[in-house]
Amino acid sequence: MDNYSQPSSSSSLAQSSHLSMLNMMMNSQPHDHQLYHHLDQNSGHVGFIPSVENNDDHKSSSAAVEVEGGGGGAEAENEAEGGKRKGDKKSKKPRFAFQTRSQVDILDDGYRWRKYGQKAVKNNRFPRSYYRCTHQGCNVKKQVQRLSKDEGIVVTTYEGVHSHPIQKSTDNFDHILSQMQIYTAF
DNA sequence: CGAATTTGACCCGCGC
DNA sequence: GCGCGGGTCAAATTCG
Repeated sequence: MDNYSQPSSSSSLAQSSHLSMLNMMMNSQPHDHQLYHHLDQNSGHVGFIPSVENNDDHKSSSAAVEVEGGGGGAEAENEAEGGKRKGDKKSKKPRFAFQTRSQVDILDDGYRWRKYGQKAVKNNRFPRSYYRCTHQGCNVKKQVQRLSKDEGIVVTTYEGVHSHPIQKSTDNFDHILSQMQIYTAF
């Protein structure tokens, strides 16, 4: 049981969480039109400007798309307990899908996630993992899925918005991020 | 010991 | 009305 039974962990390259994040951003070289805003401290809002990938050569592996779901057992945060909301939904959950080229499923963005489910997806040989932010009051969800065609492609879908700062040691990571912004800026 | 992870079962919405 | 699919919760287990 405690064995390393990860079916697709073919490569144990990027084990470092920060490295994974860096890898994700690194994939999108600045020479492209892709512009990334980093987390806003005020609201923790993730502002991403997905530019239509030009499909240059081989580097365009990171893509961000805003997907708006609808129906299909969509559950939302509700302050009312024991009561179902009746067609009155005011809080809209932003959904962001990230396509990242990585060998590992665990793409750490600096937040703490707790896995709460895993389901196999039809048409896909790889299961989908469901994560949730462990922060109290932060109902941000995240799901990770791998493409059956390309096991090297990981699709991470973020649902909701964080309302708290990162608890991870962003000592130099923040620094790197700042520098990276400069690079990305131009 | 506490927290995170795992796995199975249950639930909900939609399609037929 | 029943079946399928996807999503979530909950209990048990393991790791740190």
